[in-house]
Amino acid sequence: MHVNRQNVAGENVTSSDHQRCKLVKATIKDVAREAGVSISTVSYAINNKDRISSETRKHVLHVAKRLNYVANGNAKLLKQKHTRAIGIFFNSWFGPIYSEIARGIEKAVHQAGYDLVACSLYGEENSTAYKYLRDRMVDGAIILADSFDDDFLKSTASKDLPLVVLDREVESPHIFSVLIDNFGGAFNATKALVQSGCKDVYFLGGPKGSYDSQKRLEGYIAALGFCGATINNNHILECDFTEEGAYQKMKVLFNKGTVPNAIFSANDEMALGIYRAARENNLKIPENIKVIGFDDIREAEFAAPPLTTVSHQKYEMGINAAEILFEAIKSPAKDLNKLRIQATRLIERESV
Amino acid sequence: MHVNRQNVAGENVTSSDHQRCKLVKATIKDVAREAGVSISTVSYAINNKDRISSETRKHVLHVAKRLNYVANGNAKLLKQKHTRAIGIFFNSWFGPIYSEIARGIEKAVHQAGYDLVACSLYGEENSTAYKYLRDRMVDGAIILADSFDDDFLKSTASKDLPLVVLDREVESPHIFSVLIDNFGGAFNATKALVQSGCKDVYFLGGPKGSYDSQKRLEGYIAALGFCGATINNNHILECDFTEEGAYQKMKVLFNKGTVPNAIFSANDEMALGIYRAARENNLKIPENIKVIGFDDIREAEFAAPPLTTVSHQKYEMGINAAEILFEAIKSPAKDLNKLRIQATRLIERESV
DNA sequence: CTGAAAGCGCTTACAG
DNA sequence: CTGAAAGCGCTTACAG
Repeated sequence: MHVNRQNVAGENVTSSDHQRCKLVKATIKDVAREAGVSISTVSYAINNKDRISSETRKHVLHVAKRLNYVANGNAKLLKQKHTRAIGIFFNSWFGPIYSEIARGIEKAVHQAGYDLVACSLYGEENSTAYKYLRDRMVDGAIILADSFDDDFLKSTASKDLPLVVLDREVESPHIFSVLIDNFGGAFNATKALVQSGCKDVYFLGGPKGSYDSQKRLEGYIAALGFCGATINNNHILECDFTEEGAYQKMKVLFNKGTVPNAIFSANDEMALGIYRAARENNLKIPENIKVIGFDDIREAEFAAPPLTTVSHQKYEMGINAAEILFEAIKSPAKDLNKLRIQATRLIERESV
Repeated sequence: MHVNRQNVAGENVTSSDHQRCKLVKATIKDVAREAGVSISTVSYAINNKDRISSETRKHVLHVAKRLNYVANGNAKLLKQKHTRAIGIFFNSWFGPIYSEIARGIEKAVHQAGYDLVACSLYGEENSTAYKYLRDRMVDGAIILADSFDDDFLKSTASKDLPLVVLDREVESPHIFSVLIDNFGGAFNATKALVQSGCKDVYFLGGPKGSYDSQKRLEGYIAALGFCGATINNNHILECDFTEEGAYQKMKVLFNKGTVPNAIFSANDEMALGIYRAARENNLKIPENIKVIGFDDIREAEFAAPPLTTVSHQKYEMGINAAEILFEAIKSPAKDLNKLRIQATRLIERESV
């Protein structure tokens, strides 16, 4: 493709500036030529350096505006090394929890004058998220995806690219964690169930590898112990954090004739699956089964009956994650707190 | 910050390769020096050009791997002009509808070998989305945000940067639309309400400027006309597409003693607000009020009673949007269809 | 098959 | 206060 650079300079052209600029982008050179100054001067003017007279600046800015000039980001980055962008990487396009966290992150990132770009892990090794991390397209990243393995994270994190993970702890000098108080939340939920008069509280967990699920299980066990209830391994069910999975699991259980008095579900999604299975078997909540979830997603409030659940501050979690990231970016040498915990709160609704 | 480039070359250094590479990124120069070839050769090897012997390639690739070399994306882009990235720009961090659309887009974008980066409009003129569009950081974009005004879109769209909008039509050679069949969906919903025996069907709309809401209103009016029902302007309520807004609106209505027999709500969110207001006033759905929503969000299914609603194929909409974008990218000259419509389907549940 | 060199669009010491 | 020039890390005609 051959481009006639003359056009940009504004010579021998009859169409309007606006039209010309759609043909080909004006560069710093074009502005310099048109304004009759050097490219350094244009650069100084654009970037508001105080080395040039305000008259020159005004003139240059005026010409730049007329030519509809905007700096080429890539060229800038090539020199400046940092991108002033933060990545947020995830594997599901924002379930109910993530979007709240993202809002918090966005707020803090924008306030710091950085850009926030979100990429998913779809495609795994070939995903945009992987690429952005490998190619250092961001100055830091917040990760909500367990499909990044710890080793990859460890090998890419550096003082120029600190990382914050939101779903586990990873031992590395430039990786930080902000986590939910899974243990405490699960403890309180289970305790509430026992104290409501149920002795055989079930636990419906997430997939085996899940850090969150593991911690919630520990809280459950601790609460049973605390209350003097016996721990029965048959009451501990492994599932997959999805509504459908929980539905299937419960259906099987009900069909065997087993109806738990109470279930602590390791997330709300699965609690919804319990609801569905119960409805189909004409089991009433909370009369026949009491259930408590975890996360306090929107559906929890609108479910019938409204779901009692463990709530955590997702927005604040996002803010927190971004803040710790910027501290790490700004003072890489400083020995920062590697781990922050978000408190939880039991929201009592009508399912227990 | 002073960086010792010697380290990268691997001279006079005792620590492992792995460690070195964390200190400073290897460049094409480092690989060339280490491999004893020119940088052109390295470039050819990395990019799999068939101008060099396979032996040389193998050797270079081996060295590159050892130095943990990855090409600098910015430098690459500076030469190549195109980014092989598609932007997806929105103003809310993915409500229930958006995430499905995003999944579709992602699938198609990844399949085309492009990257997908998501940015929000938070911060308006200073937002990342604006910047990415202005600075041509993407080869094309899909837009779900009405906060971009048409003029801005028209002035940035070009044959090198086609745009797809998902929530309106805009008259411009390089802007495409994929839209929901709002009219048809609303028509069917309203008709169902009338045919269930209600003569005074209310319409709860979105904000005045909303394209979607306007079209749904037109479908509502057409259906009433079609069924021979009279159109009463008092039955047309303006709201804001949020649960809370609808809740407030209905509360006021109920307090005045007005209880519509049937309401067609221009989205499901607002239908949920109607549910809440009804619950508080001991009004039963569908016995006292029949309601139909639009969108078929997840909550619709789990609401009590499950909400009848107009469903549209969000995932397919995403696929569609991406496909039309790539057609425009690949053959900018071709006179493509500017507009595609997604069909809708009435999902009958228990709220009517 | 390989390499020297120009150039992408910027920034930033350095010199005047 | 301003400009000429080097350089960021690549790609790609061009020459050999």
